[in-house]
Formats: sequence, C-alpha cells, structure tokens
Amino acid sequence: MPTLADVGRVAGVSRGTVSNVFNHPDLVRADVHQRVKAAARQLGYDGPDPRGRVLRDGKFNAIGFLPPGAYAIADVIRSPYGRELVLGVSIACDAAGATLSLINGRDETRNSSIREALVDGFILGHSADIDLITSAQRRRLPFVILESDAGPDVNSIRIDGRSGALAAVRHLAALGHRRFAILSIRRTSGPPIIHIPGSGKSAITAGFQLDHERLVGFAQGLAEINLSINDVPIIETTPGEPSAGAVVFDRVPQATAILTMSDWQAITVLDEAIRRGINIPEHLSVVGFDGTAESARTTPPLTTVAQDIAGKGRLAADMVFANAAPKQIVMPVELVVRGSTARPRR
Amino acid sequence: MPTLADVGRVAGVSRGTVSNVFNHPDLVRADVHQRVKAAARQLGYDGPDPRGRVLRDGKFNAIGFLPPGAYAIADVIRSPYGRELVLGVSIACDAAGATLSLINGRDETRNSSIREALVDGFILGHSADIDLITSAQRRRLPFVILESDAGPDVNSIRIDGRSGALAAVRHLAALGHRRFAILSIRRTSGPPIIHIPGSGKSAITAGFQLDHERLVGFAQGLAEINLSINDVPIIETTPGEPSAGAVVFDRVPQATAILTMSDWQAITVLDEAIRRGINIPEHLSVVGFDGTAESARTTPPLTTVAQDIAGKGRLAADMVFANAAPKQIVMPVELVVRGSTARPRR
DNA sequence: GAAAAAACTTGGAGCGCTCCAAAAAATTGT
DNA sequence: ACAATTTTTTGGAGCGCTCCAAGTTTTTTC
Repeated sequence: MPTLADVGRVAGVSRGTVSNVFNHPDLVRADVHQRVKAAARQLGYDGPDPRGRVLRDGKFNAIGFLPPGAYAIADVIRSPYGRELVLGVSIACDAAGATLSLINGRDETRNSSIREALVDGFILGHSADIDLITSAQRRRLPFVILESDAGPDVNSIRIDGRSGALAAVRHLAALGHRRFAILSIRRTSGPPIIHIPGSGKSAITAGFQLDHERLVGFAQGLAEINLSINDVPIIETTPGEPSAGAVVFDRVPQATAILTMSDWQAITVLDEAIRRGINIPEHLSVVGFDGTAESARTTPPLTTVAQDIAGKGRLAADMVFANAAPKQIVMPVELVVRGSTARPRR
Repeated sequence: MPTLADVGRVAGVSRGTVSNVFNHPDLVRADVHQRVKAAARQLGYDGPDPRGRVLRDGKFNAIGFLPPGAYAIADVIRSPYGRELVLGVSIACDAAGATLSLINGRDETRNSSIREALVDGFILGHSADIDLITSAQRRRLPFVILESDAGPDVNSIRIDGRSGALAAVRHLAALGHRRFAILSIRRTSGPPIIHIPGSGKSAITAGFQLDHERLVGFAQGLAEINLSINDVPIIETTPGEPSAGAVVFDRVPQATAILTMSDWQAITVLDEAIRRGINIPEHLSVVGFDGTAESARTTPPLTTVAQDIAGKGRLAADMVFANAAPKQIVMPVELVVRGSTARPRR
C-alpha cells in the first residue's frame, strides 16, 4: 500500500503537505492540492491509513461495550433488555460520531479484552467481578459500570431496584395476594435452582448487586404484610432459560402471584400459562421487570417495573464521552400496571 | 503512561525482553520474568499498549458492520431484521474472538467511515451506492455486501427474493385472492408514497436490488393469474414508518390481500387492523417478509417469506474472516404459512 | 521595486510496539 | 577447562502518521 511519503514523492512535495491535503486542505495552495490528488489517484492512495493516525493521536474514536458477567455479545442482543441498552448506547455514539465496539471475551479473557480493546472508553455490563474494574482503571480510560456501585471513584449507573421491587410487592399485596413466589436470576450456568422455604438459609444472598437489591425490595414489601422472604419459594434461572415458566407451575402451584427479575422471565410464565390453559391474571398474577418494549405486547400486557433502558445506555455513553469526575447515578423506576395482575381468585 | 522501554529501564533489561515477557513468556528466563513483572507492577504498566501493536502488526482483530443506505446503527438495532442480522454476525465474531464494530456514518460520511474504520474487514448492508463498494475495494480489506450483487469480484450474500415474492403471491392466489396491494419500501425519507394504478409509470423501478427483485417476483406471480403489477396499488413507506398500516386501510380498502417487503410492515397492518376492529385473516390477508422471530408471535401469527437472517450474518462474518476468493451466495427462502392469510370473504 | 506581511511548505521528532538477526550468556559434553 | 551447543537477551529497523517550529515563497503595501 502506498503511504503519504510515496504520494509526496510522486507529486514532488513533502509528506507533511500530502497530509495537509487530506486533513487541512485549506492550508494548501490550489495547484499543489490538484497535483497531490492526482498523484494519490495514480498510486491508488485513498487517504491516510488509520493505523498511523491511531498511534500518533492515541484516539480510536470508539467506545467499547462489554457484556456483563459470563455473557457473550450475542446473548446481549438476544435479550430484550440488552437490545434496548445497546440501542441507547448506539444512539449516543451516532450523535458523537463514534464507533460502538461490541467486545467479546468471557470470564478468563475479559481482563485482556479490556487491556487490548481499541477504544477510548468502556461501558461495563453489571458484574460482581472487582478484577474487571481494576483492569478498567489500569487502562486509564473513562468507563462506566452498570448496575453495580463500585464506590465514589468509579462512574456507575444503576436503577433503584429496591424501590421497584418494593412497589411490585405493594401492588400485589394491595390486590390481596399473600402467596408469592420469586423468579430470581441464577448467575452460574445450569438448570433452575429451586429454594423451597424451610432450608434455613437466608434468601437474600446474591452475588450481584442488581439481584441483591431487588431481593431486598421484595423482602421489604413482604415484611409490610408480615411475611418473611425466607418463607417465599425462590427459583433461580439463568437468563434465557426457557423452562422458567414450567418450573413455576410445577414447583410452586400454590402461589397466586409471581415476582420476577425480568420481563423475559415473566413472559416465559405467560407462555407456559397459555400452553397449560391457565388464565392470567385470573389464576395467577405476574409482574415483570425492566419495562421492555416486549412487555407491552404480550397477552395480557405485562405489569412490570419499568426503567428507561435506552436512556441508561445513552447516559452511560455520554458519561464516557464526557470523561468528567466520577458520578454515581441512580435512575428511577416506575411500576407500570397492565393486565397481568389482578385480585387473587376468591 | 509508562512504555515497554520504561519498564525495561527499571527492570534492567531491554525493550524486547519486556515485550517477550508479555507476548512470549516461554522465551524468558524465570528470574528475569519476575523482575520485569515486578517493575511493571511498580510502574503501573499493565501490558503493551494496543496502539503500538496496531501500527506494527496492521491488524485490529475486529470487523466492521455498516448499516445499509441512510440508516444509523440505532435503526438497525431497532428493526427485528437488523437485530437478527447483527446477532448472527456477533455469534461469528464471538467464535473468532473478534470485536464487532458498529460503524455509524450516514450518506456523506459513509465513505470516510470505510476509509478510516479500525477493522480488518467489513460487512456492508444492502445499498444501491456503487461508491461505497469502490471505497471498500480501495481499502483493500475483505468485505461482503448484503442483498446486492456487485459482480464476480465482490463477495455478496443475498436471498432469493424473487422466489420468495413469487411464492407469496402464489399462496394468496391459490386461496382465491385477486385484489392485491403491495407495501414496498421508500428509500428516501418522507411520508408514504402511494402509487394508484393508471399512472402509466411501471411499478418495477426500484433503486435497490432487494426491492426490485421482490417486485419482479410479485409481478411474476400476478402474471400467472393474468394480473399486471401495474394494476396493483403500491405503497412505499420508509422502514419504521408507523402509519404504514393506516395508509393501507385508508387508501386501498378494496384489497383482500397485502403483500409486504418486511414483517415489520405486515405487523403495522395487523396492529392497525386491531385498532379498527378489522379481523385478520377473515377480512384481509397479510403476508410478511423475512420470518423474524416477531412474526411468530403476532396475533394472528404472520404468514411470511422466511429467510435465515442470523445465518446470513454469520456467513457474512465468516466470509470476511476467511478472506478467500470472492463468492456470490444466494440463500433460499421459504414461505411459512401461518394465521394471517386465508380465503377472501365470499 | 524593496520591505513587510501573509501564505504556504518542509522535514525532524516521536507516538509504542514487535520482529529478527546477531550477540551474549548459560549449559552441556568430553 | 574449553569448545560446542543451546538458551536467552539485545537493540536496530520500521510500521504510517500528525504536529509544529522553522524555512521558503508569494502577495501586499508604500
């Protein structure tokens, strides 16, 4: 491939002038400009190679998105939540004229991904892994972590999951529900884990801040009607686990209301209900979480704890671009009551 | 930021040895390795800076995805088709350990995006713009263009849109339909354009190969039942235009069957039908295009011309990674008959 | 038409890295 | 103990670019 210097040689000007023709054309006399362009055309030179510019300028004009935990980018795009998040990030990138790099790298390679990514900053999906944050800090690039508060030195954005969970329980409690079950998130791979009350182990032990906060909110709401979360069955499923709905009906048939940690989980319950001919909300109330676009289109439409997912993505990207003093942002949630919740039968 | 040389100076070894510690640790004696690691730690050096490596090696370990035509990345992620496509690409990138760069840049800046993207290859969304292909070729990186055949020297993947369109018409014709309308794609911005027959202008004039092929398929199917596509109303809407469904009912009320170019368009018709209390398929049959996941979940489920969208994305990425002799691939489509089509009334 | 001002061009420096041929050090064999 | 062999380390070269201070040419002014 020809270089600036090659073009300069053919045009009879210096490297610097050729660079100016492409980057600061106003500085170059018209006839020289022509001559350089002609030489470039002749050599098939199509403009300065970005590789050289990267080293010289130290900028990539891109931000990186790292999926949370053990997920791949494909998992993010598959999930309604992930899609809306990436959508928000992409809107901000578009506005800033930056590229959005979706960076793969599971567990072991995650740290080297951070070290080597060709980006000017990061957005890290929620994670319990403190190493990741250390890696990001070492890179000395601006970054934001989502759904984990990593202290005052680290940018973070999370929703007020506790309040959202609390609002969900209060809503169901006000309708008269007293028999609950919780669909929580399994953070390791494998089949659903079912905690039936009586094991003695406290339910509120979650590795991820996201999960933990919501469980605390559920517990608080339950406490208000004199129930203990330790007496509520909790099913942990990995995101995307299709059997989540079936497990609910098979293992906690006595529940009249299901609290979930994602619309996705709630939708599997809806789907399974249709499959079994169980009427929602008459027989069972279901509350989703996140307020994804999907939640409005289910049958019945889902009552859900809504957050502004795309707004969160946009804000995250903007914080990376701004590269200002670290901030910890907590975004509000709002219970959106739709058709999937009703008074319990009888 | 410290560099390899700084670490070497502190550890009392050369630049090259420090590089080896990070890249070829087996070549370095254990005690030296320790010393270098210690020096690195002391200086806060976290591994070779990717900027230097990029210039030296000339590789980015990333492929770029450019949205079609005038779209931004956000538009791609918003659309069901775009999502599944990106999903497929991301699966292939994950498998290859590469980063997926979503590259913004509308029309005017599209060419410079190609020139400057920090990637080892490209996937170009469908486009009518020959300049884009020229730009991509000048960059001398492997690339694939989707839904446009740009000749034997250019990698391309497209579906057999003509056959799909033909199958859709044949299906409706077999059901007894004779009054059709077509929802086509407007490739410029603005409100829907409505072609009512009689204008004399041939309907089959589309700037994009994707659109053109499908129109040809529709025309062929119509010809089989002695209808001319020039006698069929055609409505062109920009992707994402929410009024598409309303325009159908307002402007072509006599149609008993609607042929579309995307599930998305078909879904707006379904939504509008619900809004107006019109029963589908009893009063109107609708055929989608693409077979997105959404098409299976509508009420009623959509009859659609399905393609393997994610498979196409994966294949495209793999072709870029393979960097082999140019190929032009045509992928099959399959008419999936579901609940949105039925015999016309009476 | 010469001096002053403005416009344009030049080429050195340096961004941080990896490769590689050659040098140096360590190990082995006799 | 020394040569031969193997292992380890070295530092020059070069990747392609942009910035910028200094130099050169052109234009303007009186």
